[in-house]
Amino acid sequence: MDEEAVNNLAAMRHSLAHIMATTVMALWPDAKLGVGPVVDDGFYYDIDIPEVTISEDDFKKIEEAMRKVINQKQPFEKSMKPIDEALQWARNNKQPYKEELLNDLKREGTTLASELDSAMMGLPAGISGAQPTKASVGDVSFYTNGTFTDLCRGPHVEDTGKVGAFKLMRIAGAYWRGNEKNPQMQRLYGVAFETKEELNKHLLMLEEAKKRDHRKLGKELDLFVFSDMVGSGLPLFTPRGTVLREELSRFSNELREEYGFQKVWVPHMTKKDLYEASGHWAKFGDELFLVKSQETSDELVLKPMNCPHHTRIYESQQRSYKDLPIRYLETTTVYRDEKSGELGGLSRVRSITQDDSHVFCRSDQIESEINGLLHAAEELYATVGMTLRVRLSYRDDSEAYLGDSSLWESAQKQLKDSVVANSLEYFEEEGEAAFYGPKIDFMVTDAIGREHQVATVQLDFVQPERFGLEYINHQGEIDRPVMIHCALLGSIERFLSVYIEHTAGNFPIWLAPEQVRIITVNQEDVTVAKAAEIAEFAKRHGVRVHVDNDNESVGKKIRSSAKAKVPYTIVVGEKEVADGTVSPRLRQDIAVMDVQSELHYEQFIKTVANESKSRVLKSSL
RNA sequence: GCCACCUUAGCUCAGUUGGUUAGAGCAGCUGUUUUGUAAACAGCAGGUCGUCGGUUCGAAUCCGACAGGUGGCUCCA
Repeated sequence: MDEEAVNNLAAMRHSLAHIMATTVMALWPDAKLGVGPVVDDGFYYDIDIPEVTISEDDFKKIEEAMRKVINQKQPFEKSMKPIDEALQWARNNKQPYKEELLNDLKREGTTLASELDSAMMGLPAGISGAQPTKASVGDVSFYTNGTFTDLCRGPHVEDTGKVGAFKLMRIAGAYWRGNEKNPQMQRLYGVAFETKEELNKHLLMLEEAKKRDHRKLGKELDLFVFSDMVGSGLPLFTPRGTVLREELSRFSNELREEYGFQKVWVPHMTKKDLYEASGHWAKFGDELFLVKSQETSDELVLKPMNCPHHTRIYESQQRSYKDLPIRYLETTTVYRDEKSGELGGLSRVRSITQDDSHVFCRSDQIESEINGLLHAAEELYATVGMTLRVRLSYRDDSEAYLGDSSLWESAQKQLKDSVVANSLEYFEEEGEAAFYGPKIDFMVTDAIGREHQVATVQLDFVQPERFGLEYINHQGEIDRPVMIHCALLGSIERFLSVYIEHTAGNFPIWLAPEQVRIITVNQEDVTVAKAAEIAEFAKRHGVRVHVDNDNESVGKKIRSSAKAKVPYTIVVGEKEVADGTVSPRLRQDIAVMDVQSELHYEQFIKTVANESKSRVLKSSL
């Protein structure tokens, strides 16, 4: 889309927010308007209506009223007012939120402040049609259609007839200016596009996303469950879901074991002293689960991270420069007391399993260590079939970051050098760093075009300092190691939430909880015996197999295998009993035919075992 | 945590303005059938209508609290 089209779309969405405000004011004259910006796929308006709660049942009414305004093709008239007149207007019209915006505007003396821009009309940077009016401080713009006038930065389309296709989607609570100390307003969301076709396409995409929803597939494919008795945000994994977890974890670990990582194990709780030393207690104390001992006076917590534990293993011996790098690896679960409203499916849980690793190295070893980890990440994401780009997350000027700023600069530079050396696609962002160091975040794009943040590599000069970690350098002096935190998958739960939706449950052979299903044509002894023989052979070759010997039609059993998204299905009947050949049926998305249409079952099983071992990606997603 | 909405059988859903024994499909079980690449037929069983409390002659239905879920807001090691 070229710039003009982008501007036009923004103007349309902007105008729709304005039209929605028009109708809401007509329906509820007491309504107080907040901000009504343009977002990715549409627009919203924050509105506070005393004593009234808008529900989705009201959408029809609002949409009809909006259509009426649209059909009337009311022209949008722009007018300018000096700021004091505008303030008077806000007071006269009983619009306290607009008044607050205008007061800020007056105090800042300019509309240049980006915070004010976004608060005013929320236009994404770069597509604002109105120029920053540095020269005309004090004049603000209004748009009028019919009898309704709204303070608004613009731009708008010429008249209410030129707004394209839209649909109101949902309503949600949103704090005024995003601050939970402020009153909560009602946010009305709509999606909008230039044409009806584009709108329908968008709605179709949402439907597709709904079909792939990992919570739905998790239930249908029997991967994980929740229990009220266990608690919210605490998923339980079934045998099938556990296969996914363990295969992924094994792969992630193997990739790092090649680079000299060693597995360690630490307990899931600790005295809080550990986090007081690390600095986490002060910063994240309210997110820790507290554990009370009935035997001692120890104050214990469930671990919310693994690095402080791993530093204890490091410091258990005196280390020489010759020992470094020391690399620890562990797939283990941490616990964080997330706010209840934050939880959802597997994407945000309170028991988080990380494929975590920590390197303790000399500062001259950073680059080669990062390179190894970046290689591992590239291989992992290529194997699961997701496109990867990275975000270099740096500190900003705030006080939230621990450690010397020259260390930060050197660390940030080294991260960037490694990323460039690996020719990874990247972008840089300030203010996204962890409080203890800069990081490389991995972003993946899924099959329906959504981007997710998954894993990270983080540099840390702060914790070695706080824990007093040491090694003896070449000159026999005490020196301080650098820590590198890295999780390739990130949180396995979160990764699965993304990956289940990416694949729509059509997992590659090596991950499929059930790789081969054997369907019997009848329940005669020879048939059942042959099915058992094939299953036995498959198990011996490490293939996950299941025999469906139900007294049902072959058609029905095929259907059930297809619904379970089993990659290979074979039917065993008279012919198979006679000569031992099978004709594997492939899952729909498996395009590549490595398997001949008819072959001996031993050969077939060995092929599947090889595919599984080599982690081939045959799916055409 | 806050705002809105939701919770009926293992799953997906019906259930008229509060009215007596709460329904269906799928899954399950039992029988018949012995089946060749996306649903054989019949029967049976399955529910304190999320939990607790209230209003009422009477509550799945109305009110309240709590739990869990969904969409947002805020934050994220």
